[in-house]
Amino acid sequence: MSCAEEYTPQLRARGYRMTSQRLAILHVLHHSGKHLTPSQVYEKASRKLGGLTETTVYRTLEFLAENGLARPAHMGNGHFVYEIARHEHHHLKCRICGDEMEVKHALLEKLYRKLESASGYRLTDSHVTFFGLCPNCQKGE
Amino acid sequence: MSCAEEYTPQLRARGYRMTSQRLAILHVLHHSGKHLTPSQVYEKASRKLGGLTETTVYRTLEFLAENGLARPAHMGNGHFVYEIARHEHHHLKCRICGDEMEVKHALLEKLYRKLESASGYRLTDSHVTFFGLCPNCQKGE
DNA sequence: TATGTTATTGCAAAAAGTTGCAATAAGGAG
DNA sequence: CTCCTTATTGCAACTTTTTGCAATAACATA
Ligand SMILES: [Mn+2]
Ligand SMILES: [Mn+2]
Ligand SMILES: [Zn+2]
Ligand SMILES: [Zn+2]
Repeated sequence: MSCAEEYTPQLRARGYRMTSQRLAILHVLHHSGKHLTPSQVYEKASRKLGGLTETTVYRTLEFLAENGLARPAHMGNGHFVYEIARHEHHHLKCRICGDEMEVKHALLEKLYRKLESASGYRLTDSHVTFFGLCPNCQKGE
Repeated sequence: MSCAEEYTPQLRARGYRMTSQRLAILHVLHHSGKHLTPSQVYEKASRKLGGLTETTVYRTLEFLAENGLARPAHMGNGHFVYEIARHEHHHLKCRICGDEMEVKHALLEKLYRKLESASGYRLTDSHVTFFGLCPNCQKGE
């Protein structure tokens, strides 16, 4: 299934329009699969779609995140990165070497239930980054 | 105990100097107790210490965070806020009304142990924000 | 297919955050 | 108290991100 076929209905269902800009950006996120910064997205997407502006990239990434097609994350430097929304997961990141690994959401299920019953909140988002020292970097401590 | 008496030794112990700028910023964080944006810190601190620059505020907040005297957090808009480092805690934030509440770190202890044994990482930081819907906003869904 | 509505974009200007470097001042040594 | 070393600051230039608004284009309707 093409990106257009996959994502257009999702936007329409929510009353939004598919545009060449949104499609180009979704395409980049979809096929990279990794966390990308807005300027990385701009870089790649504007190769396919000349005339695309950074303003639009910022706005579109935020829009896609709000509507569940992309997920934002903080990896520790104070800037957002984005990835296409697929399976729920979280991250562990090493403060020293920067190594990153994924954590299945299942590991956090219990915590989510506990937080919900302790607070009355219903937790919606998942894509948390926890910081620490990777096995390698612990040795040199 | 004054801010100077409390924080100067902590910096000295790590080989750093106490300065009027650092003291003014620590004073603001200490007495506000809340999460503050860099520009809120600048606003308040420069009232006490004319000539303070925003550059220095940014650099100092990052410095204090690296050295454990302040804690950075993301509250959902992609920008850092900072608070004085006291007890370990996390946050729950409502996506709709913006309401925020604290969560004791004790509630996350089990998860931290689980993540550590599953990954080999040693988790160091704590000050995570989880997002969801507060009890009030769940009604209007 | 042509038309109207309005969501979305690009542009220009502003705001927020970062960086390199020379001047300043904290604090250890004499 | 004075001098010396160098961590720290302020300044200016730069990069990144946000915002208001007029022009554009998606797409529903006829
Ligand atoms: Mn991820
Ligand atoms: Mn906090
Ligand atoms: Zn590491
Ligand atoms: Zn709420």
